[in-house]
Amino acid sequence: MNKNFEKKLIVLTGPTAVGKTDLSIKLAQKVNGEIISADSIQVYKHLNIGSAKITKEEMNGVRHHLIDVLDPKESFNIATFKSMADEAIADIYSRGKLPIITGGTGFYIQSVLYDVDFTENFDDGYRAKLEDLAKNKGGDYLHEMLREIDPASAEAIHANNVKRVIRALEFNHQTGQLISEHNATESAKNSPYNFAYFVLNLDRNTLYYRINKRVDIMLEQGLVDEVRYLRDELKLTKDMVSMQGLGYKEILQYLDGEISLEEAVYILKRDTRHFAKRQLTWFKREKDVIWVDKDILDTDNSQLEFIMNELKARNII
RNA sequence: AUCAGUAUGGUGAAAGGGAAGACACGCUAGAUUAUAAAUCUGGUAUCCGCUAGGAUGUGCAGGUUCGAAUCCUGCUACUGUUG
Repeated sequence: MNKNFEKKLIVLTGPTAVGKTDLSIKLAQKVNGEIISADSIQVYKHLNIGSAKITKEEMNGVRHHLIDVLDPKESFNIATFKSMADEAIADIYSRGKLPIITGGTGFYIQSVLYDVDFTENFDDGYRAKLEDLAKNKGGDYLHEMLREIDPASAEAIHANNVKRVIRALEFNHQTGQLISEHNATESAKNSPYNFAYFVLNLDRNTLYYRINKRVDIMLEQGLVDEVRYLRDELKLTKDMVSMQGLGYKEILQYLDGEISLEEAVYILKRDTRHFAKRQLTWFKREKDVIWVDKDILDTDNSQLEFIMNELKARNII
């Protein structure tokens, strides 16, 4: 095979608070890589503490992409991510370096890894109409609409999952295609990359402990002040995509007097634990994943050594 | 010591004498192709088989009743009261 022409790619991910950032820097230095962040919140400027964003110092000279590139008033989604990430990868290759995707958004990682196609979207008001219908007639009504045009999707998507029902209807309305067919085509794709997909993992109790502790640290670092600044100075509101992030929506509710700080912290910790679980579920389903068990490989060096061996075995380095 | 109240899963709790544990939290498993840090779904008293199903179970011991978490008696523990 033409190994020289292969596009090589490393993915280093894992659930939130597992310790990805630190290891990704060390790995990048070892393999002459640059980092692409697959993170839906760290893309935003000014969202620093709550997103556990890497600092300039921590980067230690390693070049990062897709961090601090969007204004928090802009919305972000997978299609935007995909095109920005593709661009970054081309840029990294052009400088003869190795791209490393880090960050906890499995969906984003998948889109790049398997070159999933996102047909250009346009707003023709149809979505707003559907949202209105959902509000007035309920989710079951929309689900029935979907059943009529795309029974397979209706079967796969629960009627209560209004967001996905709406997307399926919108997709059909805009493209004339069925989203169930689109999904089938896209999920059958092979990756254009020679990649190694590492997932860091930890014993569940330890992970949850680290999550709780990290929230406490964020509060000490001034999370409440950060959110207050975003609300009062930058005029961000809860309906913006950036403010849907963990740590932002809860503290915003506290600042708006809807809940106490104690409740906000409790909910934030709880929902972050749930989020970590969903991430793990995603990674378990992903094929070709290499698990890095931090309970066994319990030092940075042993993890790096393991990763380097896998990379060599795959002819990536 | 006294009088009163309370006692049900891991937690908060439901349950007119008629299928105990609704609902919620927690825990756990999963879905996911344009908000994905989003959105949504399933399981969860105990024990045995680990699927079908069976047995046990509302602090403990009795009683009344066709039938008791529920009514009665005694005991134990906890909370409050008086001393």
